[in-house]
Amino acid sequence: MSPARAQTGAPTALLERAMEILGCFDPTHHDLTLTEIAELTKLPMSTCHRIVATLVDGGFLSRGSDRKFRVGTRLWTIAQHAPLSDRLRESALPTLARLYEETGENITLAVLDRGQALYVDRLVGERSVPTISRAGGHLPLHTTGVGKVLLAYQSSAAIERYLTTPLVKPMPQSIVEPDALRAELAEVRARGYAITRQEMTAGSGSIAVPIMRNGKCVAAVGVIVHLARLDTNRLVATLTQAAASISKELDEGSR
Amino acid sequence: MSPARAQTGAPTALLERAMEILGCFDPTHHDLTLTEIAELTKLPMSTCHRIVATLVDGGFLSRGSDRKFRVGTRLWTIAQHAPLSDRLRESALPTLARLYEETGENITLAVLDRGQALYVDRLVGERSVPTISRAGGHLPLHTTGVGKVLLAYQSSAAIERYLTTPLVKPMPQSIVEPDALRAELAEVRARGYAITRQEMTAGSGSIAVPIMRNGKCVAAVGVIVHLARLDTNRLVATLTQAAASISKELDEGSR
DNA sequence: GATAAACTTCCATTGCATGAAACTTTGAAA
DNA sequence: TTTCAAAGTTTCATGCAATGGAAGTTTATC
Repeated sequence: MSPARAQTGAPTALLERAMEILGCFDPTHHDLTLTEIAELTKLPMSTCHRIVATLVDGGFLSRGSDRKFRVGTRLWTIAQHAPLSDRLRESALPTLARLYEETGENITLAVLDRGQALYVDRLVGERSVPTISRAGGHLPLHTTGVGKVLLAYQSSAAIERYLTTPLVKPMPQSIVEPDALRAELAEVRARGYAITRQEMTAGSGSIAVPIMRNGKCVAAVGVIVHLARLDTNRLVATLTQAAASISKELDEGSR
Repeated sequence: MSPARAQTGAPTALLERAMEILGCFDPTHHDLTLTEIAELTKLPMSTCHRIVATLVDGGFLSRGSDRKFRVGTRLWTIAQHAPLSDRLRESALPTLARLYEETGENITLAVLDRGQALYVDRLVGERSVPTISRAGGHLPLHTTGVGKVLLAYQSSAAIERYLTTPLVKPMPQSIVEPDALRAELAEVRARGYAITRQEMTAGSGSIAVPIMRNGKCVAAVGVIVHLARLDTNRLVATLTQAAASISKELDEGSR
């Protein structure tokens, strides 16, 4: 009998452990030592070592000259075939590039993933305001422009379900009251775009519009700007045009 | 004793099998049925089913309403923390966007990976010529602009090692003779840029320049154009400036 | 050069993965 | 609607691959 296993109570399978190890790599952990991985996963060093070695062999992880582990190119390559990259990102990128050039602002592309806004892509330059969104990162639906759009176009049942969950309030301006949020979402649907003002970051606001496909909202494009530059009419027009262009690319790509 | 296992002779470990399953998703296989996965990996259906189910549970794969499997968002999210996405892609994207807007041509960003050019990013529009490079895809070093650059800036030992491997010749114009290639690479180093003319695709050529960091070539940016539009001087100037800009972003990002 | 921390290897033990077979669901044709 | 084949799912006895404590080895630090 294995005492350690009996203690943890979780006879976690190898594969689940491997996925847990890979999951250790997040926005705050781009590189990890073996010890760090063992601590994060609470796995015995030897077990951790063996699994990590196999992942390195398979190219899912790589080890730098600093002896730290990083996500490997093999894993990255496979991920590029996810529908997210393969279809959406690829189709949207030229349009996002144009948007970025036209506005010089922070451009984001997001989809709904597990009750959060998943940022599929982000274009930032020197001119644009600093933001916390990053490609591959998740942010709440109710405090971001793209999130509001993604939520607004869900079924009312899904919206109500979201409203029953505890909603974080990162800023005083963040809207977390269910009634207020319901009204906000109705307005988003009516206007066809969402606005946020300092609901996530002080001094910044955002505008976002839906990317529709077969009558469903499959993604959202947004722009994050300094409050003083929040020229709603102009940005909405530019974004709407971009969203239409991306929809068209998506249709063409699937033919 | 397990007869089937004895026959294959390879008591492949679970984790290796799981990685093999994930590896089934490639440019030609964006979605797969369970049966297809079982065929590709030559695994028994039941075994395959169990592993795939675990991967779906972990979000590494997802199953659509068409019952086909695709790469999951979890895997994609983790991959975004690879140094490739995290540092290089993120730093380069605004510059690539500008390049794309300026030229309207096919822009590629690649790194050296396992003896091939790994395309980290690609920007294509309606105006640009069709290419076979795609983000996440691999192409040979000696038949592509970015590949020649990546190879040219390797150590001479590494170059010689590459020259001893059998070199594919996808086009009549492709350079595969070691001596000719050595000369070509020397020229690339001397000029600071690489050119290809119909070495990969008929009617297209490419120009590429290195992205240097601490005296080492860490990546290459290239542009693929119709042969008639191959205006070397102008493109080299634009690319060189872009490469310098990306180098600068890389340095700033690591501070 | 000594010491600690990080990492790697070893190996007896056993519990998890295994895969053939039986069963269920799906989708298309009659 | 019924029928059928193909695709997918579950089961379970078996034994091998995974386990993790402990003992070695390397690397970094003072």
